[in-house]
Amino acid sequence: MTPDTTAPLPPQYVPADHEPALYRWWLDHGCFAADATSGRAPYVIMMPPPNVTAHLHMGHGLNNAVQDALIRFERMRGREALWLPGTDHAGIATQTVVERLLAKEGKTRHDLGREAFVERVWEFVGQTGATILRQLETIGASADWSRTYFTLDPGPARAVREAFVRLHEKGLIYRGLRMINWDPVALTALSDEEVEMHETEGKLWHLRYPLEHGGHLVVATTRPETMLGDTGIAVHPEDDRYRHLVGTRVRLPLVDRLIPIVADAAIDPAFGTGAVKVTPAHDATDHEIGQRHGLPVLEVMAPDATMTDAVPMPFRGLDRFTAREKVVAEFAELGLLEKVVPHKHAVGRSYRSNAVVEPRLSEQWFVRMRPLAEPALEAYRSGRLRFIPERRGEEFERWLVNIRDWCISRQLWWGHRIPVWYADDGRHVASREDLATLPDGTPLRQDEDVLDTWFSSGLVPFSALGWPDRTPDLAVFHPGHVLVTGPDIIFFWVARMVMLGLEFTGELPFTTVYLNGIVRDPKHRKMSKSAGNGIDPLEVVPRFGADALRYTMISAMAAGTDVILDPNDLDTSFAPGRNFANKLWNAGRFILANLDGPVRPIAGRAAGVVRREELTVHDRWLIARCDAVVREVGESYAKFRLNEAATGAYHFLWSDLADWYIEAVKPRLYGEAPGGDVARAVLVRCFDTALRLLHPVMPFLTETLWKRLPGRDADATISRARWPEPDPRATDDAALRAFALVQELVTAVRGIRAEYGVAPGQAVAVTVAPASAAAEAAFRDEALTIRRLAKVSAVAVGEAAHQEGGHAVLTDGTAIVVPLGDLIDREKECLRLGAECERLRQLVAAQEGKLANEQFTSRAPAAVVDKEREKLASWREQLGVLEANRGALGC
RNA sequence: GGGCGAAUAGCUCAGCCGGUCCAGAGCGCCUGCCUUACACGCAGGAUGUCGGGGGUUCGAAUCCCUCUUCGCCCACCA
Repeated sequence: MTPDTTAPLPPQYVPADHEPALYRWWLDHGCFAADATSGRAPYVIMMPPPNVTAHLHMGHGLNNAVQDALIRFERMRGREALWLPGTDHAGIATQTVVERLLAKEGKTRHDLGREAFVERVWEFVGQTGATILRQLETIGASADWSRTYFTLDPGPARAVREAFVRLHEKGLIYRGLRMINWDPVALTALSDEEVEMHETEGKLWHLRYPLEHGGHLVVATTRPETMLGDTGIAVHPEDDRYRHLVGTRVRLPLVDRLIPIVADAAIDPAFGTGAVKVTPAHDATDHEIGQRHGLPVLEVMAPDATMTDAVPMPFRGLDRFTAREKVVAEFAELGLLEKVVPHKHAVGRSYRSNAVVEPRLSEQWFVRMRPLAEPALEAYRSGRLRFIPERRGEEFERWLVNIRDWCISRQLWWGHRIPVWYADDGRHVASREDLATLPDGTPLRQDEDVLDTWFSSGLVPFSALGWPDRTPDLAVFHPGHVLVTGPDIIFFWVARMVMLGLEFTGELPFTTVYLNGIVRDPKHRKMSKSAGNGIDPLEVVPRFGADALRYTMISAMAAGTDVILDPNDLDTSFAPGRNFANKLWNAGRFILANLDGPVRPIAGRAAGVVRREELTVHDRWLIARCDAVVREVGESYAKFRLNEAATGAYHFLWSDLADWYIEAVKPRLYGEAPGGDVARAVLVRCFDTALRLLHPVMPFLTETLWKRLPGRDADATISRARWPEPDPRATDDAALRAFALVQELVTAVRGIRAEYGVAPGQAVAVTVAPASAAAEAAFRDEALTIRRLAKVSAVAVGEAAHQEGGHAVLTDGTAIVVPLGDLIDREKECLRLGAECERLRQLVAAQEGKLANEQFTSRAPAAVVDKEREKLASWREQLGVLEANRGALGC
C-alpha cells in the first residue's frame, strides 16, 4: 500500500491517519531489512528481548525509542544498520504467570504434568509474544523483523547446549552441593542477582541457651525459628567473656539437644551478645563455621519453608513464620527470652515471587566466573568497552571484581533443559544429546532442571545470528556496536553478554553500553502495572501519536537520567511532543501549499541553480542557521546526546524556520515581493534538512511530509535518505549578524507596542539610527520583513534621540524610536529609560571593574579578555545612546 | 556498614573537564491577539540567594571540603 501523498492535509495532525499505513509501507519496501551482502560498514543494535510475560510499558517505549533513533541515524548515515529484535522466554517469570492462570482454574502444574504444562506455556507466549511485537511496530520500531528470534527457538537452544557443553568441557561448569538462595514459593534456586535486598524494620531476639553445667548463654538472632536446627554456638576466640566456655556445651531449649560451643574468628564480638547460634543447614556463614568445626548439618526447613520432621512435634509442619512466633512464645514461656530489640536489617526477596528467600543447602549447577570475568575486566579497563553514563561502568567493574560463581540451574519446567544425561546409578555421564544412550543401548535420563533464563540471554548477540554455525549474518553483524538498556540489568544481562561473548567469540558483543533512565511517576516511583501507576503505550499512541511519544521521551531524557511522567495527566505529560508534532505538520502543510511548479536547487551545478546574489539576508541567514544546526545535531547524535539532538532540531524548526523565516518570506511566496522562487528553494531545502534531522526521533511525520516534497518518486523514503552533512560554503557570519539585528529590532518594536498598548492591527512608524553601515544595510535590505513582523508602516533612517515616542537601543548601539503620539506617557517613558540606564550602568561598572583588574587581564586567556572588552563596549554604547535619549526628552 | 548520584524558575528538567550564563527549555502563570500553516497557535511579560556553610581562583551553578534532604548500587554482622 502506498500512502496517499496527494490528499489535502487537515489543519490538525491526526497520527492514526498516517502511522499504521506508513509502517506497512516501510515493511513492504524492506526499509528496515539489513543486507549482509551490501559491503557497507555494519551497525548493529541488539534489542533487549522483552519478556513474553506481559505487554510493553513506558519503560520499553523509552528504551526502544532510543534504539530506534540511533539505528535510524546510522542507517541514514549509510551504515548497513541492523536492529535485531527478539523476545525472551523469561523462565521463572513466565512460569509464574502461567501457574497463576492455572491456579484460577484450580489447577497446579503438577496436575498437568511437565509436557502438558510446557505446551500450555507455549500457547501463552504465542499470544503475548505477538502482542509485544505489534506494540513495537506501533511506536515505529525499525527493527529487521525477518531476523526476529525467541530465546527458546531451536537455533538459540542449540547455541545454549553448545555453550553449556563447551564451558563444561573446559571445567567452567560444575555441579555441587552449595548454600544457595532458595525461593520457597517458586520452589527453585536463584542466583545472587535474583535476590533483592530490602531494608526491613525487624527484630533481634535475645535467647537464653542454658549451659550444660548451669547458668546460661545469650545468643541474638533475627530468625528464631532456625534455632531448631542449631548444632553449635560460636564465639570469637579472643572474647574474654566466653573464652572459658569454649569446649563446653549448651542444652538447646525446645529440642533438648546438647550442642558444643566453638571458637571462630568470623564472629564479631561487638555485635549482639558476641555469641552466635550456628545453623549450618540454613545460613551461609553458619555453614562455613559448621564445616570448620565439624558441626552436623540438620535440615529443619523443607523446600516450601515449612518445618520438617526433624523438629519436635509442636513445630513440625508449621510455616517458618508461624514457627518463629511459636518458638519465641515458648522461649518467653520458659523464661528464656532475655529481650527483643528493634533491628533494621536487609531481607532478601525473590525478584519474581517476592517471597523471602531462604538460604538452603542444595545440589545445583554452577558456572565458575572468575576466569570469565578477567577478560571482561580487561576490556573495560582498557577502554574498549565504555558506558554512558560513565559511572555505570564503575558498577560493572566492581561487580566483576567481586564476582562469585553463578548458580544456573532452576527447578522449573519452562526453559532450556540442562543438557546433561545420567545413568540409572546416578553417574553423570554425558553432556551431549548424541550420547544420550550408553554403548549398551541403555537410555539415559536427562537432568530435570532448566537453565537460568539469563544464560540464554547472555548468548543472544551471537546465538541470534546463527552461532555456533559460521553464518554470513554472524560474519557481518557480529560483533555489534551499541547496547541500549536499563541500568537494572547491568549484572543480569550486560555483564553476562560481555563475558560469554568474549569466551565464545573472542569479541566484545558491543563497544558502547548506553543505559537509559527509568520512567517514573511524579512521586518518583518506578512505573509498573502492579503499582497501578503505569502508562500503556497503546493508550498514548492513538491519542498523541508515536512521534509525540518518542519526542516527549527522548527530549526529556539526558543520558542516564530518569523520565518523570504523570499517568493521571497524559495531556500535560505528552504536550511537548504533541504540540511539536502539530507544529511540524503545519509548517509542512504551509510549505507544501505554497509550492507551485518545480523548485530550483540552491546548490550544485544543475541548471537553474539559485545564485548567491539572488538570496536575501533572511535566505542567507536561514541557510547558515541550518548548517549550524546540522553540525550541532549530528554531533549530538554521535555523542548519544539524544535530548540535545532532538531539542536542537526542534528549535531550528519552530523558532528559526517557522517563527522567523516563514513569516519573513510570506510576501515573496504570495507574489507581493520579488524572489518567490528563490524563497521556495530555500524553504524546501532547509525544511528537507530539518525533516532529516528529526527523522530518527519522529519517523512517521517526517516521512509523511518528506514524501510530498517536490521531486520525490513514489518509492522515495526518508528512512534511507542521506544524513545532512555540514557544508562549509553555507557558513555566513555576516548574514547571521545582520538578521540577528533585524530580529532585535523587530522584538524591540513589538515590546514597545505591547508596553504602550498599541492595538494589534495598528501600524506604527519607526525611526532607526543605525550604529554601523552594516546595520543600516541590514535594515534597508530587510525593511519589508521589519514592516511585516513588527507591524510597522515605514522604517525611517535618521536621528532618533529627539523624537517623542518609545525608545530602545539594540546591542550594537543602534537607537530606535517608535513615535506613538498620544499613547506616549512622557513620565512613564522616562521611568522605563531610567531603569534601563540603571541596569546598563551597573553592568558597565561591574565590567569596568573586571577589566581594570590586572590579575584578570594578565591571567585570563586573551580571547576571553577580548570578549569581555566587547561586552563592555556594547554596554557603554547602549548606555550612551539611552542617556542621550533621556536628555533629549528632558527626563 | 561501604560506594555512587541528585538538590537550578510554581512543576519536570537541561547546562556542570571554570569565563561565550547580565542563568536556559518545556509545561504552568499574566497581558493582548481566532493575523488566509498551526489557539496542540502568535506576540509580549513575570518568576531563580543555581539546597545551607566554608574554601580554591583574577573569575564558580560549574572545582574542593562540610552539613542537610532525597535516590541508587553493593554488603554473610547473626
